[in-house]
Amino acid sequence: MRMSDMIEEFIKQLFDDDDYIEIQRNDLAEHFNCVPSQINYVISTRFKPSQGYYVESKRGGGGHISIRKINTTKSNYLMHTISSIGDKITANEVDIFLSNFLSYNVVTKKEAKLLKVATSDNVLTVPQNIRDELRAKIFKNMLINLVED
Amino acid sequence: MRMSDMIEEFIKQLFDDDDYIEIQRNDLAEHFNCVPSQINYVISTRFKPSQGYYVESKRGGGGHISIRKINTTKSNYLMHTISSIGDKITANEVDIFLSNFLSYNVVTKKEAKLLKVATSDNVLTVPQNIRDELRAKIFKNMLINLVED
DNA sequence: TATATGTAAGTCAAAGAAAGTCAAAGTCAA
DNA sequence: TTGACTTTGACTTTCTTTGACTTACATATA
Repeated sequence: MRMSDMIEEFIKQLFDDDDYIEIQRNDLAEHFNCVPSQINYVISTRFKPSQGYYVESKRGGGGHISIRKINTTKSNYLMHTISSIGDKITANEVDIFLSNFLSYNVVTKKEAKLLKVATSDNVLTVPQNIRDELRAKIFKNMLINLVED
Repeated sequence: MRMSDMIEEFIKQLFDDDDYIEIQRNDLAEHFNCVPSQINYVISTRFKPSQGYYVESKRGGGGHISIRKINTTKSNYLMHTISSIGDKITANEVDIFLSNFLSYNVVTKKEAKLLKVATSDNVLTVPQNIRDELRAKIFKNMLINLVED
C-alpha cells in the first residue's frame, strides 16, 4: 500500500464522528517517516473541496492544518457537482467524484458502477479530442437523473 | 504453448476463490520474462468485459492493474440480453429492452433511468454513423455491471 | 516598540515508479 | 502467402516521493 494511501486513511480515521480535525504537519510526517511535504501532497490530492473537504492552516509556532468535512444534502450536493463540471471531464475526475458520492452515500454502489462504466475510456471509443466532452455530457445527464424529486 | 496463453492461465489461477485480483504489471512481466506491454496485450485480448472481466489500473508509484470477475450466476436474463445485442442499437431498441427489464424487475427504476439517459440521442452527440455503435457499447457495458453482484 | 529568533507550514520542481500506447517485426495456420 | 494473432521495445503519461528553499506566525529581547 502506498504511503499516501496510508496517510489518507489515517487522517480520515481522525475524524471519527466529528467533521473537523486539526493536525500537525511535522508530527504526522514523523509518524509516517516521510518528508513533511508528503502531507501536503496527500491533502492536496485527497482532501480537495471537490472531494468534500475544506482545508485551512496556520504557520509558525502552534501552527496546524485543519480539515473540515463539508456536509450538504444529497440533492444539493449533486446539483452543486453537476454545475461544477465543465464541458470536459476525464475518467479520473469521474472516479474522484464517484468515490465522494459513495462516501457520502449519495449514490448506491450499483449506481456508481453504472456511472463509471458509462463514462469509462474503455467504452467511449471515440476520438481523443471529443472523448472528455462526451464523457461530461453523459456524466452530467446521468447525475441529473439521480437528483431526488 | 504461447506466452500469452500461459500468462492468461496464470492470471486466471490468481483468482482462486475470489472475484477480484490486483497484479503488478512489471512483476508479472518479470516472472514470465517478457516485456511489460505483453501483459497489456494479454489483458486486452483475454480479459475484456465481453469475456466477463472488468479491468482498472493506476499508474505511478504503487500502481497496479485490478481485474474483477463478473459473476454470471446471477441473471441469465441479462447475460442473454447482452449477447443478443449486436454492434449497434437504436435508442428505441434500448427503450424496449428497458421496459422488459422493468417488468421482470431485473433493474430498478433509477437504474433504468440511468441506462436510458446514458444512451439517449440527446447525450450521444457524435456523428450519426457511429452513434448506434457507441450506444451499444455503453449499453452493453452498463448491463454487464448490473449482472455481476 | 522594533527586531531577532525559532517554529511551523507552503511551494515547486526534479527524480522515481508504474502503467499505457502504438507500430514494427515475427509467427503460424489456412 | 496472406491475414490474423503475438511479441517486442521505444516512447508517453500519470501518479508519488523527496528535498531545497520560501513564507508566515509567535515570542522573546533590546
